[in-house]
Amino acid sequence: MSNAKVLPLLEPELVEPCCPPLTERPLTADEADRTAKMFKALGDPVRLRLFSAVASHEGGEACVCDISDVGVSQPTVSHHLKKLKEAGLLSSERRGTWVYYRVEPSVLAAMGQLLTKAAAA
Amino acid sequence: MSNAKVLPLLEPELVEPCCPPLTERPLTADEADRTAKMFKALGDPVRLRLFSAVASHEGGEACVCDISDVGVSQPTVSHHLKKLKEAGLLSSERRGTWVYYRVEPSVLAAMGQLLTKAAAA
DNA sequence: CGTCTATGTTGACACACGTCGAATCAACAG
DNA sequence: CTGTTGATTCGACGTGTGTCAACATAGACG
Repeated sequence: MSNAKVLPLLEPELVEPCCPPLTERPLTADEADRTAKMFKALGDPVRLRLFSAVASHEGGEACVCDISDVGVSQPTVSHHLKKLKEAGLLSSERRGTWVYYRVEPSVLAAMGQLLTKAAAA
Repeated sequence: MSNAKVLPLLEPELVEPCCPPLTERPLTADEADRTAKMFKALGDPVRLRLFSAVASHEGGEACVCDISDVGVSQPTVSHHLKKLKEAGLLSSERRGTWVYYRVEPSVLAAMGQLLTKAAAA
């Protein structure tokens, strides 16, 4: 692969207010496709534990070494963290030896509002 | 099957406040397992569209025939509705010729609070 | 440089999942 | 009772997903 600068198109999908309220009108295929990706990311027990571990850690960020005790091998932990990052729920940053993962509060808020608004209707 | 009254144990799992806030503490394996089931149910585009169609329908209930236009075959629609029902997000009732599905507001509210509380922390 | 620890990546495997066609069941019309 | 329409169940198929062992990469520390 070339080492040249990649196109800006390659950056992760923007964390837009992607979530039309569930009770307002039936979701379109495209809306459902985007929204389902996030729910799917949280639809695995191991990922949910990892995400909760990061979210409940001090400052909403945690080193991988602090949250790797979820009963699966280390490569599997890395795999799930990658999935969560691809879904836009986590972001990672390398600081020296360790890699830290942080939660993406805006995405969580959007998902929460999507459900609470739905429940309130 | 017998027509006698079934034991109360057979009723669907109670809609308890099953959701410890995501940022309070890391979820246990059991908590994550239960919570992930609900997110997983919403993690499929077709199911999300079906759920949204029911939730946005008048009175929060809809006949299957009204929401079957999601681009998949009718058996597949039935399959997904069953999944949503098993996850506790929908309930079904037969009225004459048609079967109506309704949303379970309390479950939605619990999931929403789980996320919004997480985002607020 | 070499080595050690911490993460991420690859390849492979078993299993779960979404999908459909065909068969089946449920209610209604004749 | 027979036929028709709505809805679920069954059986099968292809794909996706979670998991691991093995290997590769990135810093840190002598």
